[in-house]
Amino acid sequence: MDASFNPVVSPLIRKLESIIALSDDERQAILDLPLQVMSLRADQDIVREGDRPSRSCALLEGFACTYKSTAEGKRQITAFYIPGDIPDLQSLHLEVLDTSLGTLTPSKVGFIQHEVLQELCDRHPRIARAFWRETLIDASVFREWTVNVGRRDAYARIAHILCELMARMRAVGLARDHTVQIPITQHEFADASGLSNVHVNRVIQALRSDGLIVLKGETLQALDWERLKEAGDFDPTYLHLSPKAEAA
Amino acid sequence: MDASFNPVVSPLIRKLESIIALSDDERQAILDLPLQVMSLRADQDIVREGDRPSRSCALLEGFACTYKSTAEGKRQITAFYIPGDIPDLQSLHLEVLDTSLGTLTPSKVGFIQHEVLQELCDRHPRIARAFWRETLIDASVFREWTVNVGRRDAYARIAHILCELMARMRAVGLARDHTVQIPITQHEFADASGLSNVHVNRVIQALRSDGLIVLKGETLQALDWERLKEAGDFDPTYLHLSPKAEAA
DNA sequence: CGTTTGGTTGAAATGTGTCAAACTTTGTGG
DNA sequence: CCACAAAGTTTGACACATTTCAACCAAACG
Repeated sequence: MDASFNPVVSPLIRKLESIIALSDDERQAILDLPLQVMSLRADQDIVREGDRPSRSCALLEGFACTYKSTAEGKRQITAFYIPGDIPDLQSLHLEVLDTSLGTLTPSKVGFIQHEVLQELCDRHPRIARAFWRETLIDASVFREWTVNVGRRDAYARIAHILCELMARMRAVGLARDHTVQIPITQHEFADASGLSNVHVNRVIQALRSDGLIVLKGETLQALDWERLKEAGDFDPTYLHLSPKAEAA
Repeated sequence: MDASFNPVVSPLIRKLESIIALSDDERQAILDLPLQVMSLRADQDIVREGDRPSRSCALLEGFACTYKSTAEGKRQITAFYIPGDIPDLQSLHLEVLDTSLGTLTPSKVGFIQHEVLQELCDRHPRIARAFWRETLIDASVFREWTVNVGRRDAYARIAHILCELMARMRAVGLARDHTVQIPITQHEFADASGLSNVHVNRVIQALRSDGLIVLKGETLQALDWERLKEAGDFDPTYLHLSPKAEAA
């Protein structure tokens, strides 16, 4: 039941258990995965657009994001990743990476060879389904982000992003009450929301003076979760959290 | 070899064969799928956000799109679908739909029960992988759309969308040269690009007067494919087309 | 303690939205 | 086959949300 004897993969176990109940057998298969663990500094690329990786990685500690850059040199972050996530599982079935993946903070990632993952999937169909499901949830999040960036004004966009981070952190037990540590700069919020960093700053001040949030340093607190959700037009359905994770 | 004896599923076969080479066995399994075919008018919902469908569908004829609406009533289209696509394969592993799926034109869709699909996947691991891969490509397209809507100006946004449609239609043999039939209104392009219909109209006129496209009625012609790609900052990598499909 | 990084402010510029009306094409029933 | 309705496209004037630029401030860091 307790994965603490292998602290390295425990975020991954915790994440998978929030998706499906693992049998002892399955849990052991995860624990036995040959993982190449690597520590990375902040703002380092893990893999880059155009790469043809032979392995995927699990984010064990720290924060990361996928992003793409336009010809004009503007950057769009397309997703944030938190401990337990497998940000580039897609490369298991897509030869060429269409996006870059980089750290936001000092991080620890565990690399797993594709053959190993493939064999795990062949041997444990339920784990395969859980992985597939994971990638489907990623896709759902991308859809929501398109809506966010395409059809919400700046105020709602930022509120929505904050809501998503809060909900996901809570779902994996990385928050107490409605307070979380989010080491994301305003510049990065800008790249995630399709706004300028200056405007993000003004919006955050508005959210503060409206009494919705406290955001100082890395600490984000939702002072009024219900109103914040409303401001961000946030409905957590698209995160496909398990009922217990959602209630957390 | 020839799927023409069952014309109904042939777009699906063609699409799958553009992903993996099907064995006779596998092709037959697809042909044998119990498909409930249904004809739909334009602008009809196939499934809606919040539904818990027990089946997925293949788009056999016509055009469709996934979309979500904000609390303010604004609509964002998150993807276009063309014949052969399986727009809601996600519902196989996600209980609640987080997006709506509707037709753009009169269409014919084939519904397949989830249990049947699941059994197909269990029996034919390569088909399962092809399906998974399909959903990963969908995810890749959503990422690109987020970039498009978040970080490109109106001119590039529209050019990019036109490029994607052109490339995908060519990949499944629905174009000759650089001319395709695209029954999508400017209002729909607006909802796909996060712009107003008025502005879409002005941008399309600019693309026309710059000699990049002819767009009249449902006919889109790329007069200068290379310049159109450049205008749209379009790199087809994210579509993960097979080499032969890409050359088509 | 200086340097870097991230946050804040103000003024001016601009891309895109809104509104309202006219025009054009497509579809349909008489 | 015409007449009309409906749907889609085009136009102009104006409003405004957001960007850009440039400077300054605050906090973190070696």
